[in-house]
Amino acid sequence: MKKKDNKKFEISELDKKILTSVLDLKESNLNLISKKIKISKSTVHNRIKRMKVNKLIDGFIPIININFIQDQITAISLIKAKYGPEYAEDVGKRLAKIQGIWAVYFVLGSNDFIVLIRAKNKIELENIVNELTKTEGVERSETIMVIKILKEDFSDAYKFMIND
Amino acid sequence: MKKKDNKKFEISELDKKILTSVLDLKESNLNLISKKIKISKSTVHNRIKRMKVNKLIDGFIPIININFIQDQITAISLIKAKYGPEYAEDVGKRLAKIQGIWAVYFVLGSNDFIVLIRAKNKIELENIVNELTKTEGVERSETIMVIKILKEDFSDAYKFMIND
DNA sequence: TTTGAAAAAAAAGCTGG
DNA sequence: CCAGCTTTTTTTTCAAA
Repeated sequence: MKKKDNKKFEISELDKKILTSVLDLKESNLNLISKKIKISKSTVHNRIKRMKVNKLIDGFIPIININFIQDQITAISLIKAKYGPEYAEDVGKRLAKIQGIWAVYFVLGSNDFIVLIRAKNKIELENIVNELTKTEGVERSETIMVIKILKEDFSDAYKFMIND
Repeated sequence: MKKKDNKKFEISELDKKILTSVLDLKESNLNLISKKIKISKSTVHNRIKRMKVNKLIDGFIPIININFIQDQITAISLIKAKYGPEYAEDVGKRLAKIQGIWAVYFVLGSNDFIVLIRAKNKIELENIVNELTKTEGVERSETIMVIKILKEDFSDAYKFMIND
C-alpha cells in the first residue's frame, strides 16, 4: 500500500458515511456496511482501500473493556513550558516520546500542554511523572489522578468530528 | 455472542500477548498474530473469540488520521461539581451523555471531572460547553482549547496498561 | 487447551456497464 | 458508482493429541 504523494487526498461524503458506519458497527464487515448505507460492496471495498492507501485509515484497534484490566492507573498532567510558544512544540514532541503518555495536547491558557497518562501501577506512574518533570523545557507540571473512568469512548472521539 | 455470567472472566497472559500483538499490528489478522507470537492460528482464533464473547473486546475501530479532518475542534474541560463527592458520580453520568464529550474522568484535586471534547466546529463546541455549564450539579467549569494535537494514540492508551 | 488440516466465508481483484 | 464473476486470503470448524 503505497501513498500517493502528488495528489492530495480529500475525504468525501461517502467516505464519511462509510467511516461512521464502521464506527457504529465496531467492525469493518463489507456486507454489513454495504447493507447499512445501501452502497454496493465493491464501492465500499474500493473506498476503504483508498482510505487505507492514503493513510486516512491507519489500521484497526480492538476496543478493550478497561474493567477487566485490574489496577490500571490513569492520570492527567497540566504542563507549563519554560520558553515561549515558539519552543513549545519541541517540548511537546519530547513529551510525546515518554512511554505511558498516550496523548499530548498543545493548549491555550495558563498551561501549554495537557497530557494523558496510562500506567500499570503506581510505581510506573511515578516513573512517568519523574521523566515528565525532568523533560527539557518543562517549567512546572501538575498531575491529577483519575479515580474513575466514567466514559472513554474512542469511537465517539472520531464520530463527533465526522458526522453532520 | 452471549456473555457468560456464572463464571467471572479473567484475562490470561496469552490473552495479553495476543492483545498486544493486535495493538502492534493494528489489525487482527490471524496469520500475522499467529506468526508473531508463535501460537497456532486456531488458538489465536479461539482466544480472540473468547475475549469477544466475554466482552473484553467490544469490537474494532479504525484509526483515523485526524489531519484529514479539516476544522475539527478539540477541547478539554475541568469541572467542579456542586455537591460532595457522593453526588459526583451522578454528575459524571450526566456529562457522559452530552454529545461531543467522548471521555469523562472523575479526578482528585480541586476539580471533580476532566472531560474531553471533540466537535466539528466552533458553533458545536459552543453548544457543548453551554450544555455542560447547564448540567445539573456543575458548579463551575473551565474549558481549554486545544491548538494542536501532538499525539493521540488510542492503541498506546491500551498498550501501557497491558504490557509488562 | 492447543493443534493442523479441511471447509466455509469473506475480501480482493477484474471487467463491463 | 455498480453488479457479477473469479481468485485469493482469512476465518471458522473439528477431530485428535
